Amino acid sequence: MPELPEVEVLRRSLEPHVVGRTIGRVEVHNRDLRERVDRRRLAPCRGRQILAARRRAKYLLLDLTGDRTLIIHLGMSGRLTLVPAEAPRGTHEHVSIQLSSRQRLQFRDTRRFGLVLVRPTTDLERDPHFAHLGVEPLEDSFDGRLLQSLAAGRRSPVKSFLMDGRQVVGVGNIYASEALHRAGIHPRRSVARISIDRWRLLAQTVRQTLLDAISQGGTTLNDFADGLGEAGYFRVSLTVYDRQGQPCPRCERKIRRIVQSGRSTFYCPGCQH
DNA sequence: CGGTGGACCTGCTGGC
DNA sequence: TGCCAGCAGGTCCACC
Repeated sequence: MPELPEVEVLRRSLEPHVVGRTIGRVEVHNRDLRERVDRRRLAPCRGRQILAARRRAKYLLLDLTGDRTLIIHLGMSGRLTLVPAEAPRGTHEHVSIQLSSRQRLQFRDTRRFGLVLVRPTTDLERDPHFAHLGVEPLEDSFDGRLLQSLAAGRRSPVKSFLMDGRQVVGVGNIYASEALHRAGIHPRRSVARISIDRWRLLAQTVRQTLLDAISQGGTTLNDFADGLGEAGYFRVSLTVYDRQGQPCPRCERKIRRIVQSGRSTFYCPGCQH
């Protein structure tokens, strides 16, 4: 579910409620996430204060005192929600983090593709989860020239390139299709055959699509919600994703669904080339 | 080296 | 109603 916009919306919604709070008891009800949850690293988070709520790629980072960062990744179906401390355990609530505000952060994840980790803050960039991450689309350095240089010597379809976290982070299956539609670029086009003008346009549309989604609270297809349980409403702004057979708002041709690398891609055959 | 396909999980939907 | 196939927002790894 959550791509960059959803994680950023989550981060912004939690920030005013968690920064400055102190972590209390941490309970792990089910360790079997994408990686085994390490109780020995989580338990000592108790008593540490939350200094900042940051985001890197699709990871939410809670920096704690004592050079520790609590790292949360939502995978496909993860949710992180602030609830009253005494609220009953939610379904698939695998990790519960009590806060000094008499609230608790509940990590729920039906499919268990998510992650909950603790690492030294000073070491994050060297951790294998972060060491090979690509460029952040919302950073100033993200532009057409940079995309072109990252793609140099490659021939992969542009959609796969956008979704390759070693090149560009945060763009997942929804926003890759949406940004390519806005840019008028066919998802199967090889990155070797994209002009600098089109790279510039693509950098712009990727960034703007993500910003638009953030400003509308993200995309809720089934279960995404921010840290306070609010759904996002960018779904109504999706122009191609999950809309096969419906007319393209720009040229009226029917939206198509194809499969690339095992994932659905949606595009308009009339205005994407 | 680079790209694709399968694996990891649970739950929902649609067709028969 | 029941059953089964197919699909789902992410990431990693084996294999060609």
